[in-house]
Amino acid sequence: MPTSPAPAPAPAPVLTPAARELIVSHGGRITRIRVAVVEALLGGEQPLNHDEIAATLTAAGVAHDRVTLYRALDWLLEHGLARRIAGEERAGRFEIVRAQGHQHAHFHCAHCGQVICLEDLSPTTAAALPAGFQLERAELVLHGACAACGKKQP
Amino acid sequence: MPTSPAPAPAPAPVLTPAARELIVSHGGRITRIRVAVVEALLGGEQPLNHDEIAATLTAAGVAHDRVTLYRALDWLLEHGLARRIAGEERAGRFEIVRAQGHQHAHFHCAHCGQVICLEDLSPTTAAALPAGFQLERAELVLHGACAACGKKQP
DNA sequence: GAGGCAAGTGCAACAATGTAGCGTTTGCGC
DNA sequence: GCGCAAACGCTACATTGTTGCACTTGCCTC
Repeated sequence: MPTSPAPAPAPAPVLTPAARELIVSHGGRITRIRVAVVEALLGGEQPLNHDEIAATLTAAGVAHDRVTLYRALDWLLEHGLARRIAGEERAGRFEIVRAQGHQHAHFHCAHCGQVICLEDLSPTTAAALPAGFQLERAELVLHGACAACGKKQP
Repeated sequence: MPTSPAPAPAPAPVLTPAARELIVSHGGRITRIRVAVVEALLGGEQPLNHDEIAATLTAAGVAHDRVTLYRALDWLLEHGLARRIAGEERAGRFEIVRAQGHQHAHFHCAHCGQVICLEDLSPTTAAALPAGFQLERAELVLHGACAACGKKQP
């Protein structure tokens, strides 16, 4: 991540109680870590990897353990609050499920490593599955250069 | 590795020189490991992960080092001979590129862990990319239950 | 508000997967 | 056969994720 010289870039780390509500509505306890993780994911426009989430928590002054973070994310996945995106990179990325059942594709920029949600593009898969196969979920990841990187390296 | 009392040289692990030709045609040296890896990938119907490739080599009596295997696979990727499939699992899977430019989807069975090529299903992506984005490659992975597992656990 | 208890957290250790450095071996052009 | 770069094998290390266990805390009940 490039250092941002601006002194006050992120003053409001999502003020709504959305995070708490999400957790409670899924029968979970309200804890520091859980709330902070959900807020980080809600606040980040794009899917975040484990490291980025950890950095966000640290920036927000929320002390945390690596393992606890994994367990918080596990809980979110288990309760359908978050989704994991596999992609090319070694570490998985996580995003908040904003609408149950809605699926969208992701774009992975090979140059800057950014992963971007393509809300308009939904994996079309309907046909072509061999007989007997049951589809639960489809994941479509596009690879290439994002607009910014495409300009720099044509 | 189990000692093989049988004097006969195993049940023929791909006899064609296809592997050698593939390697030579890409300007590579013919080496034990490289040939064995390509043959393993050619012989395996489905994409194999690192562990499975290693097991295949061992079964074929080809001694090898973990690192060397990684490097052989790197070489194949670098020269477009093989493709890496990310998927859900921790370890990546590899498959031989049978036709340059041809792309197909993969099905990952959540129960048995198998990954199956869906030759008929090609990731349709054309439209919907934001302006300025350059697409290099699309990866479509479906998740669910394969025919065998679907029957066992309906 | 105090007490109790299961869920959540933190720490240490470990497993799996992948990389880097470096000395030795080997394929292949001459 | 000879020389040399490419490939190999070994050790060590980095990253990502998991397990076990003791301690802490959120939340329910009284």
